[in-house]
Amino acid sequence: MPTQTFWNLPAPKREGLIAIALEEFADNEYAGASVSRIVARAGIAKGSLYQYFADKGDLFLFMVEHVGQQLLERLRGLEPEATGGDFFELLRRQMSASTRAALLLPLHSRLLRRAYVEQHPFREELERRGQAASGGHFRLLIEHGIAAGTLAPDLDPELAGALIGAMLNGVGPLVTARLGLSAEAAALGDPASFDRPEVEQIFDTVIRILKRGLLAEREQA
Amino acid sequence: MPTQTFWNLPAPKREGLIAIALEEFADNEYAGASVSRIVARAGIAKGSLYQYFADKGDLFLFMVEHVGQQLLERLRGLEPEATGGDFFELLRRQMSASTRAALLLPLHSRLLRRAYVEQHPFREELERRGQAASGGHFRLLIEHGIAAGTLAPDLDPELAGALIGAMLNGVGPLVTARLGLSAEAAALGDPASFDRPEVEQIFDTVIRILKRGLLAEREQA
Amino acid sequence: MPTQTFWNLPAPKREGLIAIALEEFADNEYAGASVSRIVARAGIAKGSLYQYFADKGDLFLFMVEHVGQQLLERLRGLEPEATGGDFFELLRRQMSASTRAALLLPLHSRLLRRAYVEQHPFREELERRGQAASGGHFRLLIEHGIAAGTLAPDLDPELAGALIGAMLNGVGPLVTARLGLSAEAAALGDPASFDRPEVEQIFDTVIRILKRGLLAEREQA
Amino acid sequence: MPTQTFWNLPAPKREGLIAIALEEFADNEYAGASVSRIVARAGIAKGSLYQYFADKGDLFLFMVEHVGQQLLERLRGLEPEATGGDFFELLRRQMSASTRAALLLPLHSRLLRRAYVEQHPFREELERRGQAASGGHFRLLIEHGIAAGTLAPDLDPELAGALIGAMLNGVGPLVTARLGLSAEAAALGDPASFDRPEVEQIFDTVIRILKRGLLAEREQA
DNA sequence: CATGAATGAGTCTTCATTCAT
DNA sequence: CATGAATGAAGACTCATTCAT
Repeated sequence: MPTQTFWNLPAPKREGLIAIALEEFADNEYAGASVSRIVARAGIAKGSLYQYFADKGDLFLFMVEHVGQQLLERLRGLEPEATGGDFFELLRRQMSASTRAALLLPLHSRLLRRAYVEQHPFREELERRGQAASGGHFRLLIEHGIAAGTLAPDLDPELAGALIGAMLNGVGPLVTARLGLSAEAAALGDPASFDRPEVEQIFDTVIRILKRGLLAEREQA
Repeated sequence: MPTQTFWNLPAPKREGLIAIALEEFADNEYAGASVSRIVARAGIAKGSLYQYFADKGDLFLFMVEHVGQQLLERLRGLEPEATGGDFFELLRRQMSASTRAALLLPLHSRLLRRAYVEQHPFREELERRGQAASGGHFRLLIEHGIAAGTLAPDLDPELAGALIGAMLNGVGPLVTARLGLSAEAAALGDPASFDRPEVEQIFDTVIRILKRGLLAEREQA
Repeated sequence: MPTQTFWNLPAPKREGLIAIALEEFADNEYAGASVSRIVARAGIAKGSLYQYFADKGDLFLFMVEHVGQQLLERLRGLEPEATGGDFFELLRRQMSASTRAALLLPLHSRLLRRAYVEQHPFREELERRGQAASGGHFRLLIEHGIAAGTLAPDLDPELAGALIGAMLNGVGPLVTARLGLSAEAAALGDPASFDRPEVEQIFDTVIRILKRGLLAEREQA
Repeated sequence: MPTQTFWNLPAPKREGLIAIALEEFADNEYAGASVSRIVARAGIAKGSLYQYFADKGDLFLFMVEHVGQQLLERLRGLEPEATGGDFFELLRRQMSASTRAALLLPLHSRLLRRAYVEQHPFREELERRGQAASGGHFRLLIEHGIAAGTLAPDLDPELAGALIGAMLNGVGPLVTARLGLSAEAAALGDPASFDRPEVEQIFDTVIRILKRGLLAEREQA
């Protein structure tokens, strides 16, 4: 947790530091990320950083949470509170949103991927903080779907949730590959490149597979 | 590539070193893994390691390939050349095998996961070496299935392959979680713990979902 | 270039470090000089040195320039702005000065010799910095002498300048040898030992040779 | 001194090793030269080198002497025993020969320069071995010249010898610079490039200066 | 509260040399 | 006598962290 001192910082300074740290932790493994490089690039004193954060790990954990929230906000901004629609429409929106995020905010995505799907010294700490892996989120949706009779009653909600989560995680790289995006282009984050038929087709396919796989018999028609 | 010197080493010494390095690279990110720690634990001189491998990266890349092969061999040993069966039976066997491997050879699995699904300084190098990501493997199977009329003709093979790969990757953690395996217990790798009904149910569920999702209409019955 | 941090150091500490580094680089080739030895002798942390200088090469280049300036200042102090006199008187003063310097500041001389007349990894870098080899200096003097009709008109100024430079470089060792100075005695730098008739004779001889060799016909008388 | 074992080596192997070592010691300071690199490039076992030479220093000292002799032989081959001529003609031949050597055998020249005019850990050892600095050689010639009444009687033979030696050392670089030789071209050692009028002019100038400077009065005409 | 100098253990890597085979 | 593996001290350099100012 950052100290109060950190929050008292003038916004530009604070945000500058955050931006630099984001880049460092997105580009490097935790062990490979360098506090020295961060302060050097951010143009702040090394001692200052240690007045904002207890240590490197504290900074990392803050960055993960902060960047997670920032990305969620950005997503909400993009797809304004689209309510309604059935389970699969919701899923499709989420898939679209997270994929879009990977293009718009590549650094955020990389850092979050590092934090929540890869192995690092703070894995357990993060899980303890309950930042439920995405699987947990889908489980709830699935339980509702089953109760409503929409989804197959023999589904294992936790398992199905995890699988959906894994699939969604897998879609991102494929989309960028299909769009022929180089790492650099993606880093620039040209959102326009996103609205292409290929991308829609990918989403359609994924949804179709999931629909067939998860829908209750009587809904298949 | 290790030097000839390395291969000339007496097997126990060589394998000891490999075991130590495996542990180091499985437990730590590439940047966090320490050559000094490896040689200290292996009880060899630091200079010796550098007569076996050009540098830390060389050692890492060797470990990835070596451990990958070792795991494949071990899998083949477990499930001796089970031929026959349709696409989904094959899938189920693979799922079973890789999940079993994650329990039997947890260090191997962790290292391979780091190498092939996580981000690290040698990602590109590894991909260049063509160690086709699992997605490529499944794509071929799917193309065959479509040609045979078994799988839905509107499937996008590459995409579906990637999704299956992602799902299989996601199953492992869930199984270990379900079995209530602590990291330590898993490390001990008690294979007996594996043959339990819960595990079968997990595989059944995954297969059922995929079957529904991928099968051609006329085969659904 | 040293960092500001270095210049902010309390003078005694800074100068102590410089003295130690001077000794190291005067006594050892560049490759043989040891950063570890320097910090150990200077009693500072290794990390500190790297807050003053970017790397070993940076330290070396700084030392060369610093020591060069220091030596020039010292020479000016010794022979206060002796103006007037013809070309050969000037030459004699320079010869006297540089020879004296080799006795008074033997470490400086050794380091500068290493830097500017010997081969080492930074030779080109130093030349690029334009620290004109002594030859260039003499060339100007010679051109003036020819224009004034004092020196032989058929002289090749660049060549003659280089030769004079080479000669002057060669005189130093001879003087110390003649004075029977051991390396240790020279290191102690007893200036008194310098004012002896032998030394004057050496200078006289060199000047006589050069005079005959370079003077225009009509001036020979 | 190399061991007998070394001399028993088949000539090609021995000479190959010598050529590699020459390159290493010509290109690097003594401390910077690497035994490992030498044996690697020469394709011999590390232990073998230590059966030929006691240690790195022994190898270096042998190389210096060997390369010195080789160069002398090569020079004699080039300018076959030109006898006769006065002091200055002899001087001119030597200047021509050593300059030519610097072009024909640049590695030899660089190594010898390192050994005999630069500072390194074996300076004293080399001098003790009496490899008379070139100055000593010229001193004898000068003494003869004075006795014969050709050279000025007030010359200090040792000093004048040293000065001539220094001058000759200084000419080499100037010639290569004048010929516009890049390091690479010089390394290739195109001897043809040597026979150009510019080079002759340089030698003429040097000799003229020395003649004027050293000749006895009555010989000046 | 910002600063940034100081720290020394740590990093990876190369060194010259020895010695058992 | 050739070999080349073993050695561990030493190389240059970076690290995260502390603390006096």
